[in-house]
Amino acid sequence: MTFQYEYPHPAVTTDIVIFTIHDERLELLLIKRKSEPFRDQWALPGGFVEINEDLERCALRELAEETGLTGIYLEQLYTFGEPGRDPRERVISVAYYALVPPDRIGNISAASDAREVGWFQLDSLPPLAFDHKQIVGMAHRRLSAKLNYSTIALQFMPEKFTLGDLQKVYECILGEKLDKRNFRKRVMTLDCIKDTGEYRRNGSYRPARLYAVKTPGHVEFVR
Amino acid sequence: MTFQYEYPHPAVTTDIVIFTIHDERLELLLIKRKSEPFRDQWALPGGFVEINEDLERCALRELAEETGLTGIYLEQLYTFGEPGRDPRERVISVAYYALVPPDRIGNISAASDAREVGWFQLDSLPPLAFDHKQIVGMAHRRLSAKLNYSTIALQFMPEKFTLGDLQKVYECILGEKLDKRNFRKRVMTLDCIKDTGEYRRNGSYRPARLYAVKTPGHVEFVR
DNA sequence: CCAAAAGTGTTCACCGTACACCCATGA
DNA sequence: TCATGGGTGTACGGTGAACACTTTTGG
Repeated sequence: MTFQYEYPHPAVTTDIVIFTIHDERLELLLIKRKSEPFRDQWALPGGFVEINEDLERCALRELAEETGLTGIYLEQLYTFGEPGRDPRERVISVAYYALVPPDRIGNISAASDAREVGWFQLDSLPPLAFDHKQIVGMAHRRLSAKLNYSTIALQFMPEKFTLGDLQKVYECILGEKLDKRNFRKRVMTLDCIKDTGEYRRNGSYRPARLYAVKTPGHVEFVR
Repeated sequence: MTFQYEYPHPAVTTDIVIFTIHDERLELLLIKRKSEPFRDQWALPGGFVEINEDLERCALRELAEETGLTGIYLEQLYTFGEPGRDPRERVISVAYYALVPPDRIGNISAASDAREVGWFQLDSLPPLAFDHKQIVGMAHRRLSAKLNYSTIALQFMPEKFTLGDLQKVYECILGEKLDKRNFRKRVMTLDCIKDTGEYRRNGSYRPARLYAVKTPGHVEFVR
């Protein structure tokens, strides 16, 4: 079966930059391509938008197919449509980025049907297919900028976490150390997390208070 | 001639929110549709992306077709792709917004080949076709936000302008009065405009200094 | 001399930043 | 008792916000 149009239509895909935090590093999920072009190269998860599928729903579907996860923070990033970005045909890609709390990452490879997937540290990525390096760069800049005027970082946190955990998330995204006292003061004035009353015993050392996010979702423009 | 695909492809358009300032009001350009759907309703300028045409170039082309203008500030806004937003077929629209200095608006209707076009005040728009009201709303929010951390407002200014002119641009976009002294102080510290040494005699009253933008383009993150 | 817009400084409150020490725990 | 990360407060400087009067011109 074929589909006919009076004028040529581009193909439309969504690509997703799926971020997580692991070992105090910002990481993202890549997939090894099994076919041309860019065969055996790593690429962002993504795929064609179905003809009756909403763009965001398409991105959520891709996310679920690759990770098995639902209920993840997702935001549209930018639309890349330069002719020639895909050597096969004209492909316009609506890029999204997603933030996955580390504790929700189960067995990724089980969810992705026999495709080779892997998490990569942002600062040591392999060569990427298409213009995906550019997409990743923009996603990282957007994420970094949002740390400063929103509570988006809470999307990376598990149900219970310490202030030290949260600070490390900021630090590895921004790529710089932050002052502990100033950080805590600022987080507290945001009034977006609550003390659970519990403590985490980290094997050794003084136990740390455990906090939880007060309201699901995140708040923009907190400054 | 027809074009065949193995899978259905959506149509892709760009729509542009073309802003200008007129009579101390924020206005945008609309076009009256001559065909179904939404026949005789007002809509944003826009059109289909040609198969080998870059998205931004498509938006620039639409802008030139409707206004005859080139060299105008243009920025991608968001991509709208909800199925059903166009009743004919699946249409994904990459929305842009453009800022036109009032002195560059010549005879718009001459440029647009016999189509009915018009400038409308943002706060008294007619009913719009498709989801264009939503697009306009997002464009206005983006523009308002950018006033606070960039020098984007300079894109609206003619070659020479007074500080009062510039303040009125801020005021009509933000929808609130600003303090004259604080405004001037802030603009001066940005160091983005220069004194031309000339004055404008407004018919009566004290003449105002004329300024010009120092560097073309605009600066992000001035705070 | 009157009307109207242009132009100009100071004060205050708040916030971001710099900075150093004690605490609780397990080994 | 020691090693390690958890937890806390103050002082300073810069910036945004509030606020009123003089100047210049044309009528």
